[in-house]
Amino acid sequence: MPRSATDLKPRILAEARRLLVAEGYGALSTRRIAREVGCTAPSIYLYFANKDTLVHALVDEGFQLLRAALEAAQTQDGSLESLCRAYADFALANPEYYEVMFHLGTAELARYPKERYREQRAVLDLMAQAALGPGPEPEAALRTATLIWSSLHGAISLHLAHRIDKSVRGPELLDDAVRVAVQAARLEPTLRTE
Amino acid sequence: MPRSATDLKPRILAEARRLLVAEGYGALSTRRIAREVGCTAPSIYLYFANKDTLVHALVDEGFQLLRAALEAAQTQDGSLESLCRAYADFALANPEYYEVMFHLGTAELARYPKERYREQRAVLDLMAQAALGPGPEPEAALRTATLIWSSLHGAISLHLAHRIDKSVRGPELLDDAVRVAVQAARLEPTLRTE
DNA sequence: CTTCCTGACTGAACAGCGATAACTTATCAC
DNA sequence: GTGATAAGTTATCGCTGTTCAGTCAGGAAG
Repeated sequence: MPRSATDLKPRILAEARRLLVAEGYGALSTRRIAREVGCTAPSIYLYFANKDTLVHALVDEGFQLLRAALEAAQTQDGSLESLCRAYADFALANPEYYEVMFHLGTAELARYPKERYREQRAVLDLMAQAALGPGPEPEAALRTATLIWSSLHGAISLHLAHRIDKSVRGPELLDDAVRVAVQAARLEPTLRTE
Repeated sequence: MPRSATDLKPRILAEARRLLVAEGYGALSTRRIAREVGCTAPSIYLYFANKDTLVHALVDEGFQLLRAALEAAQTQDGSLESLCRAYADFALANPEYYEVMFHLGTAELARYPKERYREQRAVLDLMAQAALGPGPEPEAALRTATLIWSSLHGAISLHLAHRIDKSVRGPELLDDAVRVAVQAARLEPTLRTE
């Protein structure tokens, strides 16, 4: 009983998103999605080349959400610190998105064309602008932004993976990480020329 | 044909290590290990409760190797910077170990008793000592060490996952991350009391 | 009204996965 | 010799991503 015009693709994507948020990446199986949506597993392959492509659609969603959060923080305050806090808040509020965005394993990630990570790049550009303003050296700004980003990401990913010692409270670590990131932005030029 | 006294357990572990290093975490399947070792997959369960336990043995190995590298750096130089470089060098030289040590996914990690992460804690203590010396406030030192560690880990894990923009060269980012980590150690006390 | 085509969808199947239960067999103590 | 024990096997379960051949509805053409 083919049910054309049921717009299966968005329903598959919505169910994948729901499963990811509700039960984590481990619950994302093609059969599970299909069962939940009310179709069969092969139907998914009519709209997505493979499971990785479907997952990558969720990764893109995550980056769009993150960028929106950072843009909101930018228009509201604009300081680098508030941007860093918005980044950390997004990760803590959407741990499953953050996991699928960054913990995908090199094998899965390698299959995608790198152009698809423009949203990630946009996130970096926002940080670069907050760190140094629209200066004349975009490359140096990108380097600084990457440094800030990596410091934030390290604290967040260790925190989300429960790798932080009990005596070091997670939120405090994130606060410290934000402070270090902001300091890194200030110190970066002097660090480079030393 | 039972072949007792063939010491299957270390051979399984050795083959798992070989597969991890040679072909990455994705190649680690019980059947593959068994085939390569010359036994059947259920034999693995005579020596390891489940696959996670086997993988965790490799994680422990990784942390022991890392600790050995840091201890060597400590006795040779002792500065926090050299310790940070040793950490980064270990990750770059053993990316598969580093991946399995930190990218295991919260679900797999949650199954282990946390006491098994003493090696990780030892790594942190080494950093704490290099950062502040054997001071009278071990808790503050641990917090600082965690901050340094998270900054290093962020840069390394993004670099290993190929998430760094082409124009930001990976080794330079790691150098910067080490510098930021060292600066973080110096600034930490003032940051906290501000 | 019938025929044909196209697109959506399904059922069955393949190879691989982690894991378990039941069975066989070699070795050793008595 | 006989029984126990430990080691390793075969067979199987339920799951995974993925493919392939087939089915069926709807619309166009004659």
